[in-house]
Amino acid sequence: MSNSGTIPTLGDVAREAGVSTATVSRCLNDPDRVVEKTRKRVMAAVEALGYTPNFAARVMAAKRAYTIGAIIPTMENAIFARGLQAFQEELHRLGYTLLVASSAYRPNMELDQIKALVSRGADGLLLIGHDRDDTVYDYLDRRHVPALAAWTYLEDGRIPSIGFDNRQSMAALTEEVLSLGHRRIAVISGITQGNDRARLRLEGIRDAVAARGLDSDDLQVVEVPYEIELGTERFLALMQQALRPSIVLCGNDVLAVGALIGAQKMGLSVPGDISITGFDDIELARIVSPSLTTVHVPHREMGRRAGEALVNMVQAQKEITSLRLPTTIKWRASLGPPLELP
Amino acid sequence: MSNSGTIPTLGDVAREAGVSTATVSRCLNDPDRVVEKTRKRVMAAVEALGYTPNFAARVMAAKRAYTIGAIIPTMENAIFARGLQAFQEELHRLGYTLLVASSAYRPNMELDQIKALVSRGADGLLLIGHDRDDTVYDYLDRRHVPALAAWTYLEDGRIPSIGFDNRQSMAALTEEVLSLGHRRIAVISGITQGNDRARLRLEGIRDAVAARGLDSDDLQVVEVPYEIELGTERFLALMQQALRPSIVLCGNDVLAVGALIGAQKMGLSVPGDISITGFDDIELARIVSPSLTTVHVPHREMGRRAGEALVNMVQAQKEITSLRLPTTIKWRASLGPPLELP
DNA sequence: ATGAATAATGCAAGCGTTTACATTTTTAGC
DNA sequence: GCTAAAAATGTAAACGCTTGCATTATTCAT
Repeated sequence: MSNSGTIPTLGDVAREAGVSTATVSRCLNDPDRVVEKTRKRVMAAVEALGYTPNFAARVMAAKRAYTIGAIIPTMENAIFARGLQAFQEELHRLGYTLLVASSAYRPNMELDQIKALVSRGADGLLLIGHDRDDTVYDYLDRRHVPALAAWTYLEDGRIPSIGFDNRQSMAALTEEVLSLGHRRIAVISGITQGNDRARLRLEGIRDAVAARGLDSDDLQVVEVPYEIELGTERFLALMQQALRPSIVLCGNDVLAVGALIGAQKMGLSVPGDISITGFDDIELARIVSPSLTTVHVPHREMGRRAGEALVNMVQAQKEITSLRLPTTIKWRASLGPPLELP
Repeated sequence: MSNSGTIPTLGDVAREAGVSTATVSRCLNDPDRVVEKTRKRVMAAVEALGYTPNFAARVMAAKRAYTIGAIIPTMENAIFARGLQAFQEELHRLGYTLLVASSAYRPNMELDQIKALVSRGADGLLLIGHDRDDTVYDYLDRRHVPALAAWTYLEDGRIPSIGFDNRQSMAALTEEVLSLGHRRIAVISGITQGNDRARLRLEGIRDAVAARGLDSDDLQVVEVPYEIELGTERFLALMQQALRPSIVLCGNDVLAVGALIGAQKMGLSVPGDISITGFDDIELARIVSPSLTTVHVPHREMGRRAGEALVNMVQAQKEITSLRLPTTIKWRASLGPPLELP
């Protein structure tokens, strides 16, 4: 109602309330340090002028942004959605704001985004996985920006991790598949280059196959970016062959749903004619029909723990120890015994 | 390799290169204004020190953040994903960064997030829909923050919009449904309170029904938040009645997929026993089976245009005119004629 | 009532940039 | 080689806030 046209600053509030800027600042950031009477007057002034603090100025003065950055490989599908949601809820609870950027699975882009977030004052960073160039870690070290890896677990990476054991989880699933009698196994994996999750999952499959005394070279493996369409495409190609697999293990649920659609297109019954499995247990896995047998990942807990841990690292300025969360196998309709036992 | 332990500033770079801070600043922001020889020297110093600009300081000095904020009602499902992706790509192309926040469909939360983004220096804001308290618009006016509404179209809202006509689009779909002979129609709508998209879609249904000379009060309407589970739940409740509807029109694809799952649970054939339609044409609509008949929204184009327009508003400091993009009806498997014609 | 201890507030120096404006250097016409 | 104009660079004042330290007000034991 008063001097419109210009946006109010701390100084304006101070003048209006008849106090110094220091007092206003304290009212806003540490109310207990100012006596009630003054505080009320200041708050009234804040209200009257419609004041909102200038974040940039605050960050510069305080050298603390109360902001955490996260760089995820993609926002296009739901792989990271639930975990990130929990992460952000935890941060919010702790008084931090989350800034999210996406790297489109491109290493250079990831570094750019890291720099963008750091220069925006991010006090800490959540990264996905461990596979990245040393220069990235060097940069983080130099800037003293604490970082945490999630969706993966590595005992002694350059940064601590809160996640799960991709290799062992996928091995466990493969174990079950082998127990059902499957021997002709095809794998639609994600791109393993620069993606430790994809790489470890594939290794897990090989582990389990080898553990049965089978030749893991007999596995038919294709790699493809995580997109439903590509899952379908590769599935169709795999089924074109003379000797079809009895099961297709997919690197994640997105590819598995793609495969499912492929089966549907070909008029194949799942799991009657062919079994299909995924990884991640995203919402989609429950919704498609037949529903998808997959590895359940405790996304929400991982996100929450990661938020907690990262804020700890930021505030205490000390490393935390990595945490491995358990995964479980989610039995659903898409996995059955092979049609003809060998 | 040099004085590690402290993070380099513009001044450090200037000293290293033997120039003033002004020159370094110009090198970074407007390279043409400094002669090549100097520029090379400066860039080398930047490289050598591993300098990255302090964003907060830059914002404060330049009063320009090259940042656009977007507040979307939810990140939980894919409704806004594709449009937002395109929006961000366009912003990136124009040299702007996108900051995303979610309001969880709560008006107060939206205002908080708006304030948070504005105080973070957002030069402009993308909001979803038009339904919000006047105080929000007053705040935006006072701070001179240009804002744009998307996913909706209104000729003379308080802020311009780039979107589509929810009402007319849903009316068109309903039109088709009526032409097929459906007369017992149930609607699972989103919560209309504070959500103009949901409200207008429902009105569109009533329009079409009324246009046929039918009594729109005969429609069976339930409102529910956009969640798959709730879609299923409401669908089951609707089908419990003695006189079942022959079609369920859903407020969006998320609810429609929920309904589809409900039908599956009940062992009903879609569209044989019951037809189901959605709205938005998210990826899921193509993937479920039967695939979903829905209203296709040009998400990517809307996002792109919105990015373009908002940057225009920010740079030119003038309003742009609203834009209405056409929607189309996407015929898929979930819609058929009613079982018994009346 | 007095003084010491404590609480509340004020003062003013940064924080790291950008950008008018001033100054110096280069260019070009003669 | 000289001068005027143009180009390149430098100087220093903001920008809006936080916070260590100094000052003033209040509390409390004596």
